[in-house]
Amino acid sequence: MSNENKDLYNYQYPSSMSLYQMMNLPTPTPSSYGNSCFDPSSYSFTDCLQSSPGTYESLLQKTFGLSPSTSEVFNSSIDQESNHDVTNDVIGETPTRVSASSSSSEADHPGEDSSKSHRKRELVGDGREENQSSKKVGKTKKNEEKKQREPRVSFMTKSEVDHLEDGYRWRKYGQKAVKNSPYPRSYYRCTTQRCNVKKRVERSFQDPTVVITTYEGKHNHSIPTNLRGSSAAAAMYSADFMTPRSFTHDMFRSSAYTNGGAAAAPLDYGYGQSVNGNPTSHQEYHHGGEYELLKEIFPSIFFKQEP
DNA sequence: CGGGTTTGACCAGCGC
DNA sequence: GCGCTGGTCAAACCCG
Repeated sequence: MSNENKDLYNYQYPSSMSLYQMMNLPTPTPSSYGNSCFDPSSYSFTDCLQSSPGTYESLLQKTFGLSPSTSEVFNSSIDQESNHDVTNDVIGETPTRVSASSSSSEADHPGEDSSKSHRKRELVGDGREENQSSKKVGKTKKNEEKKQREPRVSFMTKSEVDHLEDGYRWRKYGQKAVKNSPYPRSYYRCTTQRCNVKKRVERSFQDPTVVITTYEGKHNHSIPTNLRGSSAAAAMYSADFMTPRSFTHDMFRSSAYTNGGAAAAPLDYGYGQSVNGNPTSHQEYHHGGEYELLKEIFPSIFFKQEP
């Protein structure tokens, strides 16, 4: 398990560096968010789910004309550089940490599931695995890849459903109990051939109504048009509140690093629910790289699908 | 029957 | 070296 994940799930945060420093953002004061929503000392948001005036929710409403409802996306972040720990975003006492390392190997070999395919290659010649222990070969190869992680985007969504429909087809390949959490984590892979995007879905034990979704990798294809969720996906992307205007570069620039409104919105809209955000920094954060990354991970956001 | 899910086992990495 | 934990595999099972 990586340090990154430990940071995420053990709720331990670096003391030498503030969240805002890591994010290259101005350090806010608690009062800037109202209702003591954010505690800079512990990087925790306490009452953000019941968002209050002056919170990110109101910002969303003001900026994007979004209104809150039952399901609320309230955080997302991107792991900018996963070779070392990046950010720990804590919301509602539920941290979200995201890693987004650009994977050179993935860039060089798009559509190849680095972890899985390499593991497969270690199987015996006839294509079948010799035995379970034989699968552990190739440690060197794994080490080589280790530093080159897929870009990751994670966000938290307030939803009753664990697996949110995002327009893509996913196949569940595993489920694990998570330490310190009564809720299991599910592992999904994009079922599209040669697409190696994975995502993890887990429920926050601090707030069971919150689903933490982490995407890893970039889709090398468009949203399937012949899946059951496609209509919903198409609808959600073409919904009134999801007009291109409301999902612009500016939106990502202003939110990609500091909250999850943008990245998480599509999932939320998929359930006909609106967006709510946590108050983080309202400062615009420009980072072309993340925008491009988000664009690749969520192409449908940027290329609105017509029904 | 094909595709998805469940589930137990294995593996890798990390900290002590 | 050992134990812990996250991540993955794959057989068995389920379902339309």
